Amino acid sequence: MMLQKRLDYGFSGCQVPAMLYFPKSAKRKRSARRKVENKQLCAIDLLATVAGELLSERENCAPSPQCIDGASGTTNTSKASVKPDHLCQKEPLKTEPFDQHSCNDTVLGPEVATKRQISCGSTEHLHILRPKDSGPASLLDKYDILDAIARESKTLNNRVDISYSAAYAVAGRCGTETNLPASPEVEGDGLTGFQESENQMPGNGLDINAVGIYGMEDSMDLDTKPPALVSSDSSTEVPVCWNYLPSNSSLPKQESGMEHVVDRDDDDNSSGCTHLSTITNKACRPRCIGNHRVRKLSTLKYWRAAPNILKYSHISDYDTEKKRSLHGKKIYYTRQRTQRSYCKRRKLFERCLVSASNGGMYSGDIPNLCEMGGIGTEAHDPRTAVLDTYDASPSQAEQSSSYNSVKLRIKSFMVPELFIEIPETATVGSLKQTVMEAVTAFLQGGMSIGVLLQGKKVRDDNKTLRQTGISCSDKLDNLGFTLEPSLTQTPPPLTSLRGPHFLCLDDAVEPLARIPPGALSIDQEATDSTPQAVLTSSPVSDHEPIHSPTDASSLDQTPADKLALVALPPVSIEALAVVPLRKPRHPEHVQRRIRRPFSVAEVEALVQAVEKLGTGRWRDVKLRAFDSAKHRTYVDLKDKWKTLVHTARISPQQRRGEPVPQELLDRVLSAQAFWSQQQSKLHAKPPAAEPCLLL
DNA sequence: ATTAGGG
DNA sequence: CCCTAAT
Repeated sequence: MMLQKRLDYGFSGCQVPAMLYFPKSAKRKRSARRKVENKQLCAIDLLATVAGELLSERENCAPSPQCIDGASGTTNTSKASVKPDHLCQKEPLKTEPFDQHSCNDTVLGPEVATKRQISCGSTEHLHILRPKDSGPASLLDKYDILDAIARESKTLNNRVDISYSAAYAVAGRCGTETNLPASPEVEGDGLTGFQESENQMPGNGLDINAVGIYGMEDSMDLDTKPPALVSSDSSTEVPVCWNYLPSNSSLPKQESGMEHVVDRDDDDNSSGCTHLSTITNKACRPRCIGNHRVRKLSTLKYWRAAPNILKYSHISDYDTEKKRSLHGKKIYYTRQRTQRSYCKRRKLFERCLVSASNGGMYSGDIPNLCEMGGIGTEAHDPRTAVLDTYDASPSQAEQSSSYNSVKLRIKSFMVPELFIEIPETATVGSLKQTVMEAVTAFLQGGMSIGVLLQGKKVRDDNKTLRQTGISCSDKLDNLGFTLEPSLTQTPPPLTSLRGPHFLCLDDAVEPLARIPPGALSIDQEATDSTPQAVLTSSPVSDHEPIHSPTDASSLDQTPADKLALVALPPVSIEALAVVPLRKPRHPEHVQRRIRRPFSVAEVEALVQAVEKLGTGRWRDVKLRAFDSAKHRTYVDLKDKWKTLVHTARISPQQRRGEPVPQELLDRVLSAQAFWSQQQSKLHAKPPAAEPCLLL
């Protein structure tokens, strides 16, 4: 068997799409659609619109989501021309992200996307694409992302309103395109073309085009009520919708979800920009999910069982909130939820070692930044543009009456550099997926927003825009935003009840902080109080600490003959030191190992090894294919094989989890058949030579 | 320590 | 993944 070498691909600065659009202009609609059509929707799009008011706690502000049932079909989101029939089909949304037969090299296939909307300052809808494959566990994390956005946006918007919901959408095939260096065979499933490039750290060679940038040319329509305005009490209706995007997986990319989002927003909705009208497309297959609160959907169960529409408004709460904020002291409602542990819900990515340095990509290339992530300014109607300061410093309060609003258009965010590691024998499909997971991991790790003004990072969140100069239109050309790993949370005490297996981003803070600043970013300024640490998608086992660029470089010294497809970074003593190993509070019941679903690449490795070695030599299989994957014991491999065989025998509909390519399952079956037959023969007469399944 | 199989 | 019995 050919030795598998690892390839490290670093890519950086891929853009997370920020889609800005304004709902009511037909002209813009066409424009937006055109733009959308020219892009490939990658996966989940997290639709965020940051509003001027903080709706704060969803649980508090959003009244019970009204179920749009096929029967009742009620909605108080007045403007939505909801067709309950369309919205509430009984048929559950297809959750199989994989088209079993057509997506070998398409990582995610037709995507079920999650969409969220925050309403933003001036009807700007910020879309952030996220892979659906981030899975159920990441749903809450998306909230966290929004939280982070909201948190960081408050300086811009004073108050941030997160009234959002999630919806599923099929975004067509995964739009992740990988442009690998000198690789004419990229289309194939082999990485043959990549093998030669192992010496050249691809660096920027891996271009993630999974995202697109959409921008509208002008601002919102006059009849759109800017939700950001605190002065207008009547404009506070902020319906939250669970919208459906077409789930028809056969839709061509260009037809995928985003278009419908834009499209539908064009349908007039007097509720204003914050309203997402519901699609009436036939492909829409929403279903009532009941009266669950949004967060409830975070459970796997709901995610899978009820990927459907939820539409409701929370006017009253919003009003209440607003009034409170209007009277007397300005109250900034901050939410505590970001303090909670992400751990249990965070999906663990293991195959892909991802690290994201801070969003330093901007520092070197301001012009480019402006091009991609720059912002435009637009005059704003002063009547409606009253900046409400949550930070009631006297000077700000005094100025509030004369504030002009600053209108920003964010075309995209810069994404921190990501590092992925993948064996050269991995398929292009798995590479794509790895990249997807890397991005997903980064996104769901929670992030914060960095503000760059003329290349310099603006770190004082309490400064006003005016004070920082962001209100000066001449400086706005050099205003940019970056996405940064949100690792600012205080790491839990080491004595935390959480076992080491729950290592998560929170826990990761400390080890990450040890990473030399140089390894993190070009932007030295970034190494401030906020640890611009790397992020890993793989909160790996006790013995596999956070991966970092530093680790990545050291991987180069790792013998290439390590066969593991699941290449894990060498153990860092330092990191281990800060990751509490089992601290058995209760030695009685040992902490159950964290579940680590096998990735496709791992399955591939397993299948390959079993094909070669047979089904009774799990220790050899382990040594052969998972030697460096410390968390995979031979028992695990044996168990996995068992489940693989089972999986291969059941119908695709009954399968769960990350879809295993049918090809692999077929190999599982044949290998299983071969070796079981071999085993029975062995009983009859001992074989002269060791049999080997032909590959 | 490994393997095999039930839970 | 866990647990156990049997090698």
